[in-house]
Amino acid sequence: MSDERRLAVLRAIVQDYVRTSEPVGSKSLVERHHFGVSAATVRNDMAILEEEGLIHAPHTSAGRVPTDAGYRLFVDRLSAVKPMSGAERAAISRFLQGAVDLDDVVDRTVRLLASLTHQVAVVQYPSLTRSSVRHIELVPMARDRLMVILIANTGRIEQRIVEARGRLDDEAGTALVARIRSEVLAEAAGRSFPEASARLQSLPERFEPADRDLVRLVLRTLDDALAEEREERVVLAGTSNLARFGSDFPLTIAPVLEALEEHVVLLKLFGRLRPGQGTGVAVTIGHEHEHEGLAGASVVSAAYGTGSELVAGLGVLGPTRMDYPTAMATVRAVAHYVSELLES
Amino acid sequence: MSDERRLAVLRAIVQDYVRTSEPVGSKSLVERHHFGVSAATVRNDMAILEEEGLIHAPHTSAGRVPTDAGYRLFVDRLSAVKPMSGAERAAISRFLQGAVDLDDVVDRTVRLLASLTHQVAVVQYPSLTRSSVRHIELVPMARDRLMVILIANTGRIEQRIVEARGRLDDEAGTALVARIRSEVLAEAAGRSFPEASARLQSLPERFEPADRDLVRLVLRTLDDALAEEREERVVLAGTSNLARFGSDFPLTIAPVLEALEEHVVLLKLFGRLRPGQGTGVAVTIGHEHEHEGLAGASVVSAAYGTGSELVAGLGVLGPTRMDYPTAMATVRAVAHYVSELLES
DNA sequence: CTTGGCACTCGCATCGTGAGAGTGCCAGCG
DNA sequence: CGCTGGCACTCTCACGATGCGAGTGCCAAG
Repeated sequence: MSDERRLAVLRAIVQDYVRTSEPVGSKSLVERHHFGVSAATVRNDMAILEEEGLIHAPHTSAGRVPTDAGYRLFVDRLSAVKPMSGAERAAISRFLQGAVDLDDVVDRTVRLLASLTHQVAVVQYPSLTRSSVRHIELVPMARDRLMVILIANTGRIEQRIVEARGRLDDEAGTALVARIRSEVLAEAAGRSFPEASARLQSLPERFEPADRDLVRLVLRTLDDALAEEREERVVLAGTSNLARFGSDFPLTIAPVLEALEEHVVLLKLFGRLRPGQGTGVAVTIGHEHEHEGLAGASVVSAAYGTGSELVAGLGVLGPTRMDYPTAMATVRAVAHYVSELLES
Repeated sequence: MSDERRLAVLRAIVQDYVRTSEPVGSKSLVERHHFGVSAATVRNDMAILEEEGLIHAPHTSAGRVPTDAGYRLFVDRLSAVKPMSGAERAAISRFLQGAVDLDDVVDRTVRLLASLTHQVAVVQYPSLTRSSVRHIELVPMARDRLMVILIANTGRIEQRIVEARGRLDDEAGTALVARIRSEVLAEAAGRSFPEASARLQSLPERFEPADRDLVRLVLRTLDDALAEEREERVVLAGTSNLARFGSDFPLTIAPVLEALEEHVVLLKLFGRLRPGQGTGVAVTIGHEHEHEGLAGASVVSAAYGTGSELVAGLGVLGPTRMDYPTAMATVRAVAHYVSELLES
């Protein structure tokens, strides 16, 4: 009834399978690890693990492979997040420091994750709803066009063009634009986007009826940008790692690539992230994914962002047969350093 | 000595091979196409085509497959660009019309290309050097920080943050920023980026020596943004189509995915595009690519942009065994409609 | 509960075979 | 001089049989 040893066996199976990518049998298991027992005993344990649905034999005469449930147990209870060396941490930090703007930060982050983990890396652009307004600018473009630029505290920029009814390039138009700009800024600057949007609801009333249309148009763009959150941008890197695994993936890689192209699928993954839950790193394994194409894949993800607010997600995707401890450590460290960088 | 018939045979080989993806032999060739001659004659022609390096037999007893040179000849002289139906053209135009901003235009374009051709689609963001300055905005952010925003006539936005020596939030600082803004705008607005950069060289001299540092910093960001052109952004879609082809690709798809990740490689492809050269569509085939990973791939590309200036490239990438006439027609049509859209 | 032993089961790699597709060449014909 | 039909030859691929080895499950003994 040695529960403890059975779990140790499971851990060993996961580790060996991750290393070799071949089903692991009782014999090689006792050779590599020093349980105090013989192969036959381990076989008995393996039979029980199989009954519990934690491992599975591809065929009668092959070794065992962890099931999704087995990986789950491993991740939750059997693995310690591998600490990273100081050199690694320093390298991460240094590489990210070189970034010049937000695009560059995201770009460097995603490449870094991909090259450190040798998996597919995914980074979500900082979300607008969860960040705050740093600045709003109105730029007249033609006699009846106005460009509205939103700048978030994360450095993210969103722009829209609105068409006005009346002229904007005469004196009255210029003055109107200037007034809208200053009043909008007074209400919105420094506040979160949803909050700013709420406070601006009553703004049109402060203007002359004839001018309210334009004010509403400007506000509308702000709400539009917010509503388009569902089209949140996501950046990928390391997709060639999928192919590198070759037939490592249970099925072909086509469905995985398809899933990666549907950014909505990825955003859902990040949507559930909650700060500080345990290690702050979330793992979804195989069939736990809603999307069928990801049935053979696992995702290790974490939230990152400015200060105490977590504004977006990042992570890596690989086969369920993945080095979870290392991936989790890397994702956590990268999320940490990106967050640190964004503070400044 | 019937040169003409030999070329017709080559054309038929390319067409059949594209359809079936299997080496084509003399027998099936005369069955499907009505040459006026027998299989034996075609065999003689094929022997000559092979001597000329246009086709190649995988093994002795297999059919023939076009070589890169064979495809090249086919593309240059044997294929007419397939006209698109009015319905198709209308669908393309309608789909693109729905875009709300530049990001959306690029996004829609790349998805459209991928779904129409069932290949990997690549779209380059409009280039700064070849577009012109619509607006430049300076936004004070903290007591000594200034955000510089460049807006191109294509709608593209670039932003940088500069750190000033002196204070910007007092009266003198605000006035200085306002003056820099208006003088820069006066010189740069409406001009091409390189031209604007040149004209602004002498701007610092017009300011007090103490203020020149800040002016130079602002100008520097403009040059920096220009210099970073090498990091030009590129967007992909349809990578799962690579896998869909399965083993269609001569080698595995890993090197292709790697090449796609190195955006520099893709930008080089677009760098050579010249407007109005023939159909305006360029094709690179197999080993013509500099990058080895693309040895089994072909790229069909075209330039697009505002008005008479061509500011960026787009295209599709697939196996050398690709339906060139259709791909060329689609790329040309999409480039046309995107350009039209960007005008407005 | 553990252990060593033993019979059993399969998957996989290897090998050999046969069929089929395609070619190259040749001699004859217009 | 080019085209045609015929024929022998080559080579790949698919199919099936075989043997090996890894690994298991079970059992009886410690």
